[in-house]
Amino acid sequence: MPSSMASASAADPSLPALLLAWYDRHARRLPWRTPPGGPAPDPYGVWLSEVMLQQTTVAAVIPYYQRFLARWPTVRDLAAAPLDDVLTEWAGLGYYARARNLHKCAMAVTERHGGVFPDTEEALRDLPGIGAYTAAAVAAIAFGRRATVVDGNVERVMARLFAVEDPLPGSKGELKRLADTLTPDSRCGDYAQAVMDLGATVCTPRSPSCLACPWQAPCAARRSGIAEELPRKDRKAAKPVRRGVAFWLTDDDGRVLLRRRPEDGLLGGMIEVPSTPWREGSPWAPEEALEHAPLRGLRWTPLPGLVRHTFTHFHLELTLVAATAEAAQPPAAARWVALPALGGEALPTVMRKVVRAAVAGL
DNA sequence: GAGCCGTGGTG
DNA sequence: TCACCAAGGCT
Repeated sequence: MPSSMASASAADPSLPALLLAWYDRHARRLPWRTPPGGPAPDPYGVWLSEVMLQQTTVAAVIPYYQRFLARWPTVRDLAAAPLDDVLTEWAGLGYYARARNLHKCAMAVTERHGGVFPDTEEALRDLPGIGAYTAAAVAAIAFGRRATVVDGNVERVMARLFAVEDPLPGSKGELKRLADTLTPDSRCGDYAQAVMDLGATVCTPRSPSCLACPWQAPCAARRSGIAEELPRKDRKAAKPVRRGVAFWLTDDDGRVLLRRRPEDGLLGGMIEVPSTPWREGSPWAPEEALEHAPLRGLRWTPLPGLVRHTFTHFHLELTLVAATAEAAQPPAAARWVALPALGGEALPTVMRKVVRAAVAGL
């Protein structure tokens, strides 16, 4: 077979060069990046952005990244902050265990490493919230280490370039090995970002722009006409619906009752409007729901509307009931909060929807 | 290994 | 409307 027709070979040294040349022309300018070929960016900013970018889009991350960096310019500043402040600043970004681990990691870097991020994959991997992907990304981007970065983009690009037809997640190991064979020894940070940029902007999940791809010639899936079908994936289970009743309780001064969720699990450590448990199956009968009310002996009235929200593995439907308590002490683990102060609370998006629905319904 | 863990955009 | 998807990590 003529070399010009050869499909991707793991040993082909021209593949990284082709990609880097493309990246030199097409790299997106992002707040946590330095230009291609330039000095490496600050490890703190790289780490912060990579944690925020876990399963999260660039567009969603940018404003959060800017606010975090302005409020806590160094890892020491972040380590010294109260966890509550970090959770409040993170509210709306999702996957709140990331925020708790971010704070833990900042404290570990400050206390165990003197405020300086370790510069090897292995040492980074030992820090909270840093897994295989993030350790490789920080090592390559911030420290120029040769490290094979494998995220969803890289898996898709490798599956197509080498026409791997075995479905994910079973093919993860194979895709990682293929990615590793391509990883160059120089310009490690640029290369890592280049593969991910390629996946994000050219080798997209649907309607990939193969004509704009620096790897179009060697791409085995494109040649077979199956690029858009790869990577294959096993079907995911359908999401069940869970239902609950939220209690909008205000006092004489119009303040609303809020409480903190348990530290672990769904929305761990975040602030919420009290509610019944969220259960799958039958809707809550009124008298049944009131057994879970935060205060007894109140006259609850239904509010119009239904709050819908989708989590990773279930849909949620919340109805609202409202009551007023006269000069009541807040129940244990709960407190009264004035409505104008809600912006400063660690309210996840689903709870901001509850607030909006309650205010609109009263 | 597989389930859990948010949110917003997209087709 | 709805399933899929995004620079994953933890248990």
